[in-house]
Amino acid sequence: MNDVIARVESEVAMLLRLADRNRRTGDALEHTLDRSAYLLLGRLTAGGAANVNALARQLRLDPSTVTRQVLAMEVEGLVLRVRDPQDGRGTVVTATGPGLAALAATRAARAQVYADVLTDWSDADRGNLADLLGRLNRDLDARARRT
Amino acid sequence: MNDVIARVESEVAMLLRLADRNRRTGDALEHTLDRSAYLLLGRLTAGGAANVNALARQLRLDPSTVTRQVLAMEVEGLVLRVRDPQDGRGTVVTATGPGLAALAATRAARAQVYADVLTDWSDADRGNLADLLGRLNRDLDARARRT
DNA sequence: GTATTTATCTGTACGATACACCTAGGTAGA
DNA sequence: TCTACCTAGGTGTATCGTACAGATAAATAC
Repeated sequence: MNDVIARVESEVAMLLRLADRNRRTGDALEHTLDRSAYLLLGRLTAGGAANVNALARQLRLDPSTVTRQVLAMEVEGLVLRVRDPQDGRGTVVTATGPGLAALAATRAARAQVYADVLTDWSDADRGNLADLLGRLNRDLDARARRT
Repeated sequence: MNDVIARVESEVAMLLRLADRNRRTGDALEHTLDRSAYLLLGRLTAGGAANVNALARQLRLDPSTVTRQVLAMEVEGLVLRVRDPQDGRGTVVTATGPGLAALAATRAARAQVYADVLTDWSDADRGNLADLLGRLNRDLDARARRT
C-alpha cells in the first residue's frame, strides 16, 4: 500500500514536469496566456472583480506575487486596476474584454491539447481522472492550509 | 464530454500550482532534494550512470539544463562527474552514497506527505489515481514527442 | 589532415514565486 | 482630534527551473 502512495507521488512529480514542458515548448499554446494569467483571469471570471489581497488568498499566492501578475496583465490590457473607492489603500482588479477573450482562447487551446492527449480514453476513464484529480487537489490544499 | 476534458485540464493546472507550493512552503520537505535533483537521481538509480546528454533525453530536458543541475549536485556531493574514458567529450554522471541517501530520505518524506494527503482514500481509489496518472503521463509524453 | 559532427558548458533570459521591507491610507482609543 | 497602530498594496531582491544561442573541445569522416 505504501507502494501505491509512492507511485502517486512520483507520477505527480513527473506530471509537473511534463505539463510544464507541454506549455512551454508546444506550438499549440504558443500565443495563449501563461499559467499565472490563466488562473488569475479564471478567478476573476468565477468570482468577479476583487482586490489584490483577496485574489492572493483565493489563489494561495503571496500578495506581492499577485501585485506583479496584475501589473503585467494591466500592461497587456488583460485587466483594469482602479483604486478602491471604499478603501483608498485597495486596488480593484477587473477583467477587460480582451482579457476575457484571451481567457476563452486559452481555454479552448488547452482543451484541444487535452482532447488530443485523452483521445484514446473512454469517457468513464476521463471522468474518473477528473474526479480523482479534483479530490487530490482539495486534499492537497486542505493539507497546505493546515500547516 | 468536452466539459470533462476541460475539467481535467483545469485540475491539472491547479495541481501544478498546489504541488509546487507544497514543495516550496511545506516544512515536511524542508531539507530534502528539490524536484530537479530528485528526478535526476531517480533516473540515475533506475538507469545507472549516464552521460549528460542521455540524462537530458530521458528526462526530456535541454542538455544545458542537465549540465547545470549536475554541476550543482556535484558541489553538494550528490553525484560524481568524471570524463568518459570512451569519449573524451562526454561526462559520466554517477550517484554518490550521500546522493542515494538523500534520494531515499526525499522519497520517504514525499511518501509521508502523500500518505497524509491520501489518508482518507480507499486503496482502490489510490490505485486508480496512480494508474490514471501514469497513463496520463505516458500520453502527455507521447504527444510532446510527436511535436 | 581538414571539415563536420557531437557532447558539454557558458552567457543570458524568462516565468513564477516568496520574503522583507516601505508607504499611504484607515481605525481606534485617550 | 491627535497619536498609535493596523492593513493593502507595491518594491527590492532572491531562488528555482528551465530554454535558446553560441563557444569549445573531442571524435569522426573523407
